[in-house]
Amino acid sequence: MVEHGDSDDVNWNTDDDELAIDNFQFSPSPVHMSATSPNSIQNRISDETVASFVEMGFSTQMIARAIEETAGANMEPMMILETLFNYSASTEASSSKSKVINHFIAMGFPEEHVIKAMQEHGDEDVGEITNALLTYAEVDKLRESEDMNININDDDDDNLYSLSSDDEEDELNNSSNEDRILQALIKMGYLREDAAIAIERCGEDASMEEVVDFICAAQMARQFDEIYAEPDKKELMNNNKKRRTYTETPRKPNTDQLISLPKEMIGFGVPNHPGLMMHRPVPIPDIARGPPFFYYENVAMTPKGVWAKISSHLYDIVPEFVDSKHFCAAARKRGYIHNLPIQNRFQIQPPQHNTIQEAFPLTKRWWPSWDGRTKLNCLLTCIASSRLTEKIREALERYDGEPPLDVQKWVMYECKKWNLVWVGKNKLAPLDADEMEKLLGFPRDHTRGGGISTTDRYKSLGNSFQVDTVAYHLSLLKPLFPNGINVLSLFTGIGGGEVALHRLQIKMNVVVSVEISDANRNILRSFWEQTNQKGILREFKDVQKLDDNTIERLMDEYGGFDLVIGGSPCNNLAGGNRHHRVGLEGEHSSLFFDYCRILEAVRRKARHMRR
DNA sequence: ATAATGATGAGAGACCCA
DNA sequence: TGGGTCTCTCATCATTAT
Repeated sequence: MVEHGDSDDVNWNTDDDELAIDNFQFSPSPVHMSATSPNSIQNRISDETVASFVEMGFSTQMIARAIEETAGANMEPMMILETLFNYSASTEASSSKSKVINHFIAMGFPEEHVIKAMQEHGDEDVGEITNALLTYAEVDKLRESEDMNININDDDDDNLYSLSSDDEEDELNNSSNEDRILQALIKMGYLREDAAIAIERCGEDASMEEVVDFICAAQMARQFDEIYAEPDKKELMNNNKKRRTYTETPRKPNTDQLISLPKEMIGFGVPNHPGLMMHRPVPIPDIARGPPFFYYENVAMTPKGVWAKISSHLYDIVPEFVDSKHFCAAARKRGYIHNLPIQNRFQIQPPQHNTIQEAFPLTKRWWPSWDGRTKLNCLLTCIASSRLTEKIREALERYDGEPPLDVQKWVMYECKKWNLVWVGKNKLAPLDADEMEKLLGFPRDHTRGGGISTTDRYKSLGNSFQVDTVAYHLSLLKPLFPNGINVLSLFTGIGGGEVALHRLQIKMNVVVSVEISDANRNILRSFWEQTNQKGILREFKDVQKLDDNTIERLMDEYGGFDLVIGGSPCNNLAGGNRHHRVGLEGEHSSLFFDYCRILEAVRRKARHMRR
């Protein structure tokens, strides 16, 4: 377990300027700000940064060109990266080498493997590179399985991963090029039928690159149809100019521009699943490009027109809808709007178990055959009472074998409604808070202790990010900010964004956090201390009181923000709300407009600072 | 005073079938 | 295409228990 930091090192400094009265600063160690001070921007284009660009698959020539082109305006790594992504977005500008690298990385091969394979086999012979990558993967797999036998780091995990069968290995060794490509594609997560069709269409002599290109094109076309009911770019571009006066009453949603949810909520792609996109189907509008990065989150299933309105207030960026069931054993359908690149994302390790039974092995023994669930529903803020589970047990104990269908149906209804799991014979229980922490990707006991009641703990967890999902989206920041980042965290909650960055091993030089709940702020401070963060944690209570002057002063003090992250309250949008599901203008959910206001203030100040 | 519990549906999308 | 059915949802409030 994480050791607690030495409390003697903790300094509590009340802010002495005229900032909000509820603002204070937490600095567990002497401040290390030199890396991000405004005067050291030039230093950011370090060899390390260039190396990270190389690792991402950009050629040195491309990087040199991007630095040269960007140098006139400013020298921030993000701007250079933006230029680099623009190169790779345009097939003309993209060198064949980086294109090949990106292809393989997108297929799920580790970057270091791809680079190693290309060093050994050049960048022309895709077949040879593929063979090399498959060999590396096999070696890794073997090592992993050996490690698993001696390294049991999950105390409640009593089953090991199965090894690949001899048959499978033989197949890989002896098969034709066509079969090899098919196997490789299936391994990468593509559907067999998609892969087979692509190979057939491209011809048996087609290269790996051509086949993957074909599948990606087909998937993008499919996704495009699913996501966009009516993409009217012209109208969207016009809206860009007359938007963003957040003090005025919000516009009525344009019912002609309803955003429909995709059937499979995989956003721009999730690990181990077909449909990974190399580029956004609709590019980020120019107005939203450039630093700082921002990341906004809210529930996917809102009243009609809400996401269209949210998007229209966030530079008309198309939302990315993702269900966290692709990252853990519980569903969590959420929409995300961000201006982050989507290439070269990676998962935090180790990935979570993907089913209830794997995540909670002890339940397997008691799971009846007539309960077919493998995933939990969305983790909410309330849990079932003991009286309900007792009632169910009494009902089930009347029968020796399987209960009658109507009883099964009623039990399943309650199981799905309350996310119950089997913990004994005829015995169901709601998830405890520790289990919810695990599913959501938080360290054990993240929300435990410190005087928080169980009820409030459930409430905080139910309102939180799913860390693995968010981390996947933020992962590409890691090579961009080798010296750490400055974060403005709005509606911080229990710190899902911070935990994601920490698990990505992205150093947080400064976190300015805004969170209304005392209990949640305590949780974040506790996390900050327990993980021995070296950066500054500065806390505010109320987004409404965080005015433009305060934001500007903070940015002057810390040299700006690299990331603005937050999910605004969903109370008035969530389906579970019987009383006040009134939409974005509701009492709580309307704080979304403060997110927009603050984001725009940060961007305005950032532009000013660049000048 | 605080914490736990029990009662309180509708809205939206997916799916099926005529 | 349209209607019926099934499914799921970062919740709130009054009451009761501690």
